Amino acid sequence: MAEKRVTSQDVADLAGVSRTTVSFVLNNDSRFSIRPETQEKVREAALSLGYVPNASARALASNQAKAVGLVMTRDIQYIGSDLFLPQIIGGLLDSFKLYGLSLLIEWVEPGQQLETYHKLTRAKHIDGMILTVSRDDDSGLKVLEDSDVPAVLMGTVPGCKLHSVDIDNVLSARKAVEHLLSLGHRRIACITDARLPYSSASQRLEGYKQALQAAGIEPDDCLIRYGDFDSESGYMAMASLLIKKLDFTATFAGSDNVAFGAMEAAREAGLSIPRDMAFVGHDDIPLARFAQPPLTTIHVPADEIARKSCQMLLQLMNDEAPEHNHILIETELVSRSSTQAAGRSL
Amino acid sequence: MAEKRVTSQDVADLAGVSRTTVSFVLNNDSRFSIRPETQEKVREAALSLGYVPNASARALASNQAKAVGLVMTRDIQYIGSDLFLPQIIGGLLDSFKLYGLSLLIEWVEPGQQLETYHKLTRAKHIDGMILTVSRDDDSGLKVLEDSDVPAVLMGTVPGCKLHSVDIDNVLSARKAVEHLLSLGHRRIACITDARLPYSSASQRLEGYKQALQAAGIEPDDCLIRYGDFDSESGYMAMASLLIKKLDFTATFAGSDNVAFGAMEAAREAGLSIPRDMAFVGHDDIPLARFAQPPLTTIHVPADEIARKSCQMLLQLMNDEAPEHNHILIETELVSRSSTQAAGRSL
DNA sequence: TTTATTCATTAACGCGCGTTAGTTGACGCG
DNA sequence: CGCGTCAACTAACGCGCGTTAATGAATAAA
Repeated sequence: MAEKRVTSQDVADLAGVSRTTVSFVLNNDSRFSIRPETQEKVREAALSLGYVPNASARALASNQAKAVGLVMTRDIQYIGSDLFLPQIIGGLLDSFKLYGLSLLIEWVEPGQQLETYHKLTRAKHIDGMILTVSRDDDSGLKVLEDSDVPAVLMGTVPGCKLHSVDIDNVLSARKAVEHLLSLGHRRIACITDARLPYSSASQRLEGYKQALQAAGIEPDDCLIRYGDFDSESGYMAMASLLIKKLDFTATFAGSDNVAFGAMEAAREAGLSIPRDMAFVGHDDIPLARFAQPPLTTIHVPADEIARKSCQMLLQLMNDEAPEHNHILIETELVSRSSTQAAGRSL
Repeated sequence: MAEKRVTSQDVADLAGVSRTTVSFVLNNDSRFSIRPETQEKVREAALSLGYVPNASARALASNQAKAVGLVMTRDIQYIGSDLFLPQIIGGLLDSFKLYGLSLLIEWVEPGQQLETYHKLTRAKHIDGMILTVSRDDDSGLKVLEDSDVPAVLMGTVPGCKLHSVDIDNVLSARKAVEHLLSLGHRRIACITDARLPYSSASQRLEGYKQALQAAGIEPDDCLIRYGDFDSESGYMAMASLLIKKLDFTATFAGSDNVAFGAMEAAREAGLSIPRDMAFVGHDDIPLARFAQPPLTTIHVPADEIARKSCQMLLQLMNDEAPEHNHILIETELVSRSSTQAAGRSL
């Protein structure tokens, strides 16, 4: 029950040395050479007392919090449907463990960007941050560019100078749509993975249009719908497409989440997938393989994104210059039955 | 670019008062009366300097970190498939915002429980913790019971005295299986949502057995498989059941995640759902409604669990005694088409 | 023997803040 | 005028640690 707090002074007393020596030993400070037997004494004392350094005191004295913030900007009601979040967190935790870093989850209230970013950079409880910012209109990124807190953007914001890791959304979407084109589809609908201020949505939409134009097809605005972060939005969008009798044979959904909803709407309308309507998603969430039919989609390696972001951030935190300012991760089409009865790869 | 750090002394100087006064004003300390015009001066100075208190210094001086840890114990490769995590995080962030609390994600390496818990309670960088511990054999919980750091267990560990919030897993599973029984199924298989050391798995399995026994059916071990946290395990388990020609007509999957995999295996075997094989899942993840056919499942209100856990933790952190030591949240069967062609509720 | 050099260790300061125990001046009361 | 009372504010300490400059002891060089 609540034993007295143990400080480094206690360890020093027990080991019969000064507090300074304790600090040098426990931090493995190689600039000072401590005799091995002294080190042993100190370590033993620390262990027997169950000494754990006070994180706040250490942060204050060393001016390093040993913590990184994962900054979320998505509206809070959509955080729950962010199927990438666990993968990102898992990847970050895995990487941080090696460096003894803690992971803070920070949430930026919409409309409070300036203030929140300012606080994050000044409160000094994080040494660096990974941003899942994704809105083109995020007004606060400038604050971060001007601050000296290392930051890596997990995504893309046009004109933003921060270091970043992302996939090439335009290219990914093109791949998805080109797959449909290669199967002979000409009238292809698109449901975005979010509303437009979110850059992934506008970029994937752009890729969709580029693929069509490259095939000599003029994009038809009637075949475009704007989804959101959840499956419901995909369901609604598909329903609204179907009711118009637009005579299309395939749909590109900007996210698997949206695709799940859209496919359900199609099935309820009595359509057979992929015979009457082919579907391509995006992201390759773990459940995509278990959709009915299994969903053709673009594989996004979330773990790699997390790892690279982390690596980049660590470099910045060590004042090393990363090789590249912006890293693009390769994505890959995974062909399953939602586009062709036989689920073989291209 | 990296303006000089602003401290409360700077604010004091600009406002022409002492640092103490600044502290009183900015912390709204009502024990001391500061003249309104002085308060105004201080606030103005703080604002114009963009002053943000240093979190570490504040934590050190006040002995409060203003942070809560969400402690994960799941193997790291399964964190990515934890579909509840985003909902939990969203719920916590929502609650914490009001109190100015930060959220730390802590990961406990398997086999390191004692050491990690000890560190967590002693490093003082969190004032309280929410544990997603779920293994019956977690050896470190005792450390937490003996510590004076408030902790709430999100789940159930038999014999653990910590405060907790959970669903009644046994009852939930009973509800699921009783639903199948009420539809006339007698031979019902069970695939657990995890391996047995995880308490939710053993408890749901127990509920499955109880439901059968209450209906006068002796559980048949041949019809039981042990799944894991991902859909693949459900797929494998179902495949292994089907290959044995066990002559069963329904399956209770311990999680929707597992159910998705199991349903895919059934479909690949040429079975029609629900005609040849009915399925009930558990959890009601957002995608359950969009499975094919839409999945009958037990709705688990993740947001409510998060909210209640948070509320309980805040009470403990304020030295208030929560009304109950263990809270059980109600779950509810959501009847969809995977158990009956017409998806009406019972 | 004296002087430089290294090794092992420590005293003491400061990080930025919360907080306690004061100090100061104004006011009322007998 | 003397004495408390109270509002308004401040000086100074300590939280636990990292770190610099200094100290003493031991060894090598002169």
